[in-house]
Amino acid sequence: MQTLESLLSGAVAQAVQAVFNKTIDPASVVFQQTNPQFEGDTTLVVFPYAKAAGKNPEEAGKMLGEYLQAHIADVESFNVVKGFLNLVISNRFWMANFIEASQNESFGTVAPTPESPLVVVEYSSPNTNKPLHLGHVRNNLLGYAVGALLQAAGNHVKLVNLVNDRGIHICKSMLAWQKLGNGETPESSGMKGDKLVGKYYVEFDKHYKAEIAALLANGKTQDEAEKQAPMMTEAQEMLRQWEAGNPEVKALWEKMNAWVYAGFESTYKAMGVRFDKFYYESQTYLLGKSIVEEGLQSGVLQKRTDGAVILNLTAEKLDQKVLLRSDGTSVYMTQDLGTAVERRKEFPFQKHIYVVGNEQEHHFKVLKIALAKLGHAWADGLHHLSYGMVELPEGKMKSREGTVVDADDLIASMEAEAFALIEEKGIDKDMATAEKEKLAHQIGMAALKYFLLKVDPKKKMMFNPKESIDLQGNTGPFIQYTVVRIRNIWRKSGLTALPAFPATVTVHPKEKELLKLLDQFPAVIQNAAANYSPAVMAMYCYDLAKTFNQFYDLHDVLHETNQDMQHFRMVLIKRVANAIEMGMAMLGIEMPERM
RNA sequence: GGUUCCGUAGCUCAGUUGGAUAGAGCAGCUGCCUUCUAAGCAGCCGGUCGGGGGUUCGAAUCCCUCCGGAGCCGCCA
Repeated sequence: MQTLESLLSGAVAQAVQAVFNKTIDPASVVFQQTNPQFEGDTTLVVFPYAKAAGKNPEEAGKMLGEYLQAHIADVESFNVVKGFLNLVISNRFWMANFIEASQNESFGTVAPTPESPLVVVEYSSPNTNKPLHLGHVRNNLLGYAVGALLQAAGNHVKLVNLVNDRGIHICKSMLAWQKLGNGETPESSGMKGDKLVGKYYVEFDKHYKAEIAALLANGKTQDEAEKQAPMMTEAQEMLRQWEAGNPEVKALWEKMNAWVYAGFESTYKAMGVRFDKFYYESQTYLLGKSIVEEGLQSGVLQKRTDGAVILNLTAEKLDQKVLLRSDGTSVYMTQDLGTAVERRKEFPFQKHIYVVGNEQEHHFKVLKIALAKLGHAWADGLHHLSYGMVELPEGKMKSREGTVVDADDLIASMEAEAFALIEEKGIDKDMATAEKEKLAHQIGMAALKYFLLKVDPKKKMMFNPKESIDLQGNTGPFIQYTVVRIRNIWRKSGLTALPAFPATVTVHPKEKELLKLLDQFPAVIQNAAANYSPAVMAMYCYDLAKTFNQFYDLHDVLHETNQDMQHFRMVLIKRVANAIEMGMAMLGIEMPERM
């Protein structure tokens, strides 16, 4: 299979040499999409070459076009508009690629070999003191999709989750439950475990605030009140007890964490994400100290006069970073250093992706530099996939103000909306309720996932809870609908295998558009993976679906009387469905049989 | 104070390393179901690409500056 670029870039370099007597690097030759209002399949911008040759662009374009047409059989014709050389590529070229691709069920993906790089993707990484919300949903969907894209692009991928199961925040929930819970359990309350624990986290905050108010009324300063409030001092004491291994505290911690995990598991299942391995901070938070000690020995790190161990990053314009407190205890960074080193021993990765919000950009920048300075060359392969926050019309989600969009609620509302639409469309006549619910889940999740993944991960995005997510237009369900249309045609055709057709079959313009789009699929996978951007794949699938629907409106498949043409179309639409299915699967989105 | 990112149609977003008359969806208005599922297709409406300079044959894209918004710079996580 030959790509358009490989066909042309060398030839352009030759043409420039032959026509203008200038030497250029074939790799520097770039093509762009031809403006739809002109004829052509690809376009060369000739300004740079015209300038070098001292010709006017129009004339230079004509000379290059003539050379290419004479020397490359698949360059059928050309036209020059201003400085743009539009090349028309023969149907033979597109058809040959198409036929080759249609033989291969997994066309576009690259199967990893034993030599392929190993990439670890760490994502989700929730705290165990409250339920998952919309921000976590974006994180989870991104992490899963990026993993799938990297895999499709030919990497070995491990998906891991580092659960933050310890610390003061968990102790807050534990303390509030102990004081106010009256032994309430998920069973007794009928609440999901993570919701129950989250409820006590809120309770803690409520009581803590009340205590602060009381202390302020007694003349304490804000700072004193916050530090002296009994809820806080008791939570801190509980954390000390936890670290000291107090059996009662540990038992409570294990009990409540187990509730949370059961809750998370059901949310993960609904989202369709998975992990190859879970890590828990309770088991990793002490890592890293020895690394800091070594760094001190080797002189990379310094001990400050107050006893704290620091990494001096003033040369990088980043200040200094404390890695061990003056009392010898570790900070978050210490733990992350240790975790990274251990992780690398366990999985000798070429790349390690951290899917974490952009508020931690500074942290990961420092982490990478610190590891490199400590002599770990592999630190170069660490990458912070820094995604933007999901914002509401009134700004950031704030748990204290009750504006947090709960993940389970959101999923349920999407399913309900899809369910209502299924009934409204009346496609549910012969469907059992369970089947309808499954379909509603598929459609609702497609809408939600596509909504969150179609936006460039790096950018912050807006979600308005008052307006439900669309099911029409540039959406997941629209793309699903496209595949369902194709499956429907195939079902009715009665065919089970790809029919044969001659490569010389007539190709209409809309069909050629589809051939060209399908030809891009492998490059889209590579592009999306290289940029860690599911949005690239989402847009491609939309383009393909949109173009198919235009084709569907223009041309009939089942009623086409010319058999060669019908067979070609059957294969064409099969390939369209196949590419969309694969691409959407990389986004974690399923395609239903009917809708 | 230092630093990073963002500002494109009423709303949500695309716009490859600078390239042709800046594109989609939603919302609004028109058409198209006796023909493979209308969650579709076609059309209309909608823009001083935050403002102003500069570089360039060419700028939404690069540089400077101003305005507006967000993040980070902790012996928190």
